[in-house]
Amino acid sequence: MAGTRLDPIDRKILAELQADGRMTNVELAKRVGISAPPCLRRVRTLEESGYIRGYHANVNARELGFEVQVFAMVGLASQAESDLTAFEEKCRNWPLVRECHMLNGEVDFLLKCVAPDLSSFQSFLTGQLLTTPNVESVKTSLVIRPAKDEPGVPFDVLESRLKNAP
Amino acid sequence: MAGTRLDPIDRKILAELQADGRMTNVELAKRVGISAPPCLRRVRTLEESGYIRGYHANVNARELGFEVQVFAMVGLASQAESDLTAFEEKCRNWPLVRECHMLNGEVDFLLKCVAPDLSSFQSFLTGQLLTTPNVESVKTSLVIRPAKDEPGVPFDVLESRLKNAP
DNA sequence: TCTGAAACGCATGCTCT
DNA sequence: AGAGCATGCGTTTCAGA
Repeated sequence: MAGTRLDPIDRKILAELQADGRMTNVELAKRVGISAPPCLRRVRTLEESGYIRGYHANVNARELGFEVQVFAMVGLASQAESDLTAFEEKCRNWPLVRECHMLNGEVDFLLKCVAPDLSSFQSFLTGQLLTTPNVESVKTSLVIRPAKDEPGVPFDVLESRLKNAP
Repeated sequence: MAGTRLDPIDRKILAELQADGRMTNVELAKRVGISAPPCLRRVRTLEESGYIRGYHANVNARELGFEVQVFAMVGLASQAESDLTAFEEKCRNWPLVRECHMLNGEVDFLLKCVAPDLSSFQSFLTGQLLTTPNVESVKTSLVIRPAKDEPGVPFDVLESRLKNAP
């Protein structure tokens, strides 16, 4: 299951598929230094054990007509567990909300939203988010420009840590 | 190029590959209702025109040893364009910073960071981020739990908009 | 658990519509 | 621009070390 220790080849597989999720299995096998059959078995195992959650094409949101990206910081009136999960459930059902993170500190949730334009985001904000029971405060910040957007984790950091403490 | 209008089949291809980036071309062709050769040609065109930026395996950061995820809100002393790009360049070189967004409002940048544990994040914070020239204020918030994390854009929103204004 | 061989299915170029 | 066909390559199973 997810907790099985990974060997260096497994980590290399993950790093390669994070960088190029559509790489063929023979190419992957070549890069990690084993033949194709065991490489495929490892990939399947990593998928089944949850180390790999899926594969996704990264599509150009702006070209597709989603011109704005907005972060919303949400404060709730009640932070009882049932109220927290109720809000999370709401977020899962709002398609414009792509990410919802519960945070510590002043704000309860940080939401990453996309929308075709500012007015459609505003109508989501006033018509959906602000009218949700228990939502006390919402501060929104428009993304002016994205400066870095790397998926996943830095495998080089992982490897250097494992080298220093094997 | 990126600006060419997409037809419904192209949008279906993008939606399918966003949901499963490792789908075979014949499966994709079946789902979008054309035969394999033209389907593959469309995919290549979408890749070359920038509608598809890449394919990535979604790896389980926590199981890999990245236990903490932190959002950092950064304020700069000077917002001159050269100072903004200088900070962005710094972010691109910090592996723990996975996303960097320039925002409007009180805060200048929002950073999404990952780290193996709190202490390694703290040493990044005090040793790197806070010692960067021009960084005036940093407020960090730990992610207590992720409630939603969907990649990409909601294609159903796109389709319903196109239906109402074709 | 790996490698190697072999069968099968997919990717992809060509031609025709 | 899409379909059908042909072929070379990738995927996947199986046997054996």
